[in-house]
Amino acid sequence: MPELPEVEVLVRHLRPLLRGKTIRAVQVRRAKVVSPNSPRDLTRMLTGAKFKSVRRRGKYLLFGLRSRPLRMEFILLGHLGMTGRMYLARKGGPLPKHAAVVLSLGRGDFIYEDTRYFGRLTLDLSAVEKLGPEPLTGAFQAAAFARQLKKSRQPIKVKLLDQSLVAGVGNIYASEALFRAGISPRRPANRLTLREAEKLRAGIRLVLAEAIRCGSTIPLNFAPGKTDGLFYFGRAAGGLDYYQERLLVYDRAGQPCARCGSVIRRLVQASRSTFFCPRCQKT
DNA sequence: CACCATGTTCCTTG
DNA sequence: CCAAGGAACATGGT
Repeated sequence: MPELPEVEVLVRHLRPLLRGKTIRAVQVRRAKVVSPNSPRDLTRMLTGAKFKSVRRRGKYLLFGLRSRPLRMEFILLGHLGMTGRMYLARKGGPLPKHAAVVLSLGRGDFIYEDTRYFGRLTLDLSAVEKLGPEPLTGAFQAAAFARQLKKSRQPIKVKLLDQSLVAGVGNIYASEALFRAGISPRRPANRLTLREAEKLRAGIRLVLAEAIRCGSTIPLNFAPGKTDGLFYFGRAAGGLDYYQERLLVYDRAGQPCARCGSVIRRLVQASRSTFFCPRCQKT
């Protein structure tokens, strides 16, 4: 479920549920997701700790905790990878097949499940230090953005996935932002004009903010086998159309462009799908 | 069997 | 040293 908007919606959902809760027990069922920590070290650190805050940086979740005996503040870092979910469930309920970590809280269990185990729940914060500016704050400035783009000949779509350029844009919203800005995904990053960099910055902020607004109105349902409403991907069964209809180009190859009616095309860049309108987006 | 999938990191090559 | 490209990670859906 994870690009910046989905993580933001999740953070807002979890914040009031976790604040003040104490971790009674820790169960690491898949060691890989806590690396480079060991399950033992993580368990020792978390057991007895209390949640003080839940925040987001890029696609990462930052759980602020205070350890029991020593009152030491520290941060637990979460990332959902491609298929991760985090939620509270009834205590002792049936665990999902791919439960990676379970934190027992007084009243319920905090569950991190991840089908592909690409995500993380760890004390290692090094990944966050490499992130670029938060796109929805004043830290994301057009001048610096344009300057960074000048240094790369990569196609702009590929460059947008670089988390050190700007944090939180993923494969779906990269295509969406370029469509809003009217710029071809193939354009070399260093060939954007300052004006275009400004339009792209605005496009990024627009698609991310819209998605958060949209996602915030959806009641989340983490029951086993259910969609949580944050899963925008998948023309699969069920009514996730709410998200899908906000996506103007992603996964719409062969369909008419909402703005001009041309056929939306798909191409592969850096072995990932890109979707765009050949008429609205200038090469 | 084939290909596709919301992400990041590591390795190789130039 | 850097930029860029590709494979790897792991599982499931169509």
